[in-house]
Amino acid sequence: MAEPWHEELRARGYRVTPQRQLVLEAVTALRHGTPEEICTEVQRTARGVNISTIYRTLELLEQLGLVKHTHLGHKPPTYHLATEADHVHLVCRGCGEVYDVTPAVAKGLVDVLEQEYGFETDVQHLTVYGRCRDCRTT
Amino acid sequence: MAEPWHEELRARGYRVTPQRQLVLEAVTALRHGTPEEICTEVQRTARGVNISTIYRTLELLEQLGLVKHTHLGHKPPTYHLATEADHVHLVCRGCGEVYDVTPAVAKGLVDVLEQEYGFETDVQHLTVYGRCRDCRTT
DNA sequence: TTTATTGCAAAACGTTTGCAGAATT
DNA sequence: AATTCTGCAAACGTTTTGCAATAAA
Repeated sequence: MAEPWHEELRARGYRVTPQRQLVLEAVTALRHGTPEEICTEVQRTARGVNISTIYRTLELLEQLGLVKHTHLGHKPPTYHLATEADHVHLVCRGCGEVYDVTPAVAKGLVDVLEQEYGFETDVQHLTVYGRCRDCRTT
Repeated sequence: MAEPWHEELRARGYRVTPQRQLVLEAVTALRHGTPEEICTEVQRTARGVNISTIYRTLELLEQLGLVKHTHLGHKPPTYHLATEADHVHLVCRGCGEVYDVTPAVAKGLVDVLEQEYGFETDVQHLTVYGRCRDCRTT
């Protein structure tokens, strides 16, 4: 149980709690979970955990650089592990599925924006809406 | 005052009201306004207009294809005219500025997603986060 | 023992809804 | 006159906050 981020927490004066471990596990398991979904997942193990603890924990974990969030359409923000390989999100309007693809797909875009506008793209936060292969044929 | 969309409205059994005109004007003026901002803008001319009317009107205007909305980061959805040339949004994390650029910048991305994943990109809804030229040098 | 963290309840925020009165047709 | 539209107030779902009790250090 001596996970590396435990020391990280203590070093900064924070404490390691069951709730914090469970939230991190839920984020890992769900891959793209909203706070609500993460709460439900956590409560499968520990019923008493309150939604406000989920919010506070997510904020802390994000601040520590352990998780990140993205905005996928209308829905509440979704959280994922920061240690996951960087990826671009493809959101299908048909089925709502979220696909992770390599940031390499955005190379052309990134280069153009850099050259033409002097704009530095945050590729990790890129979300592309559209229709996936399955939903186009259906 | 015989604007083309007036007939469009009446033809569908809707009515032309001052509120609806004001909302459309506010959307035009603000370029990327949230419902709240649009409400404030409208109220500069007509004080009594209620926020719920703003929401209902935006929904209607969007349904009629006169306006569109996009999700720009944390903030509530922002609305813009549908008749504006299609564009990709660049959102600067530094100053919060929203830039509109030609969809052509996304050609490389669109092609790769099409070929590699069979994914049909909705370019008009593409938002890219990053840092603009000004904020990079500052 | 100290003090960060939690659960709870209440507040805050953006958005939606029901309804009676006002306005457009 | 008929019916859509508006303003108001209340409800809603999500997120934040204050606080006393709990638990990690």
